[in-house]
Amino acid sequence: MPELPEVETVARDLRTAAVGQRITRVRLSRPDVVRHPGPEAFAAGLRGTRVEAVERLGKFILCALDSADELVIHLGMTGHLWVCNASLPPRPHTHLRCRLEDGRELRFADARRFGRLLLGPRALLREVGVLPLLGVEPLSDEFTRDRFTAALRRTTRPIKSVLLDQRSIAGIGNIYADEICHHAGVRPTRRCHRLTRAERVRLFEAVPAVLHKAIANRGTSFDDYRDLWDARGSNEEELQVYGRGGLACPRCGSVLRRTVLGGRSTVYCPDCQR
DNA sequence: CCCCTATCCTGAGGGC
DNA sequence: TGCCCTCAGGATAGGG
Repeated sequence: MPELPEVETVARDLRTAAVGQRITRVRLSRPDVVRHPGPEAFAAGLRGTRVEAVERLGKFILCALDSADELVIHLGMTGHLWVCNASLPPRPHTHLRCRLEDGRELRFADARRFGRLLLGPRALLREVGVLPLLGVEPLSDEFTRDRFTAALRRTTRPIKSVLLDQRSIAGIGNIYADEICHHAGVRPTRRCHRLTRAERVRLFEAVPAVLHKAIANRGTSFDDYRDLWDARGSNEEELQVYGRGGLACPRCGSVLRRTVLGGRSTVYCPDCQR
């Protein structure tokens, strides 16, 4: 499940691989992964354009094109973007193939099809509602301690729900929400307005700490995440709680507990997360 | 406002 | 061996 660190890893490599390249040929074999505009307009609008920049916003990848449109990619749960020689046979569930000038191909595959593709000017995509307004980027200068702790004081929601809310903070998903709570020593079910000042500060510091480390490890390949070159990230080895219910807490040795919060599997340490 | 649930979708894994 | 069931969850929509 690609979250901010995985999407950032892919976006950085895509920047190197695709910026300056012209898309000479477009094959869209699964029209329903395109959410805007229609499939024909999407393919026609992509063909012949040059990639000028690649940016990540939350879990979205935005490729600025010389046509003034942006190609927007959301990987959903199982979406996979990769660049390979155009002659390689496509893997199953490959929905989009973009031929690049250098003989390589940018491909989008997604078994569950929770991912989606958009094309258009960013403002239009926002207007139409296919590109949602996102909260603060947790690795940017806008993510300040005052802003974060003030937001937490204002809500009664469980801390994990806030971390997962893309309108509050962009890019955090189920894996890193649990990891951030564990790093901060705060139980994910804790209601924000009841957190102490020290806990709010620990959470604020845990957010970039956990995300930066995961980026340094090129992401977590817990299920089927692979980078642009089809390689695994190594951050799975660093996970303290996610997917480890019933196992020992790496910090204190207690048995990690699994529960469900907001419909999401949630793992925490009953002893060192209060 | 906030929470819960269903929806989309496929593959993996368990039980029998 | 194979079939059926459940579960995984990012985002969104709808009901309470």
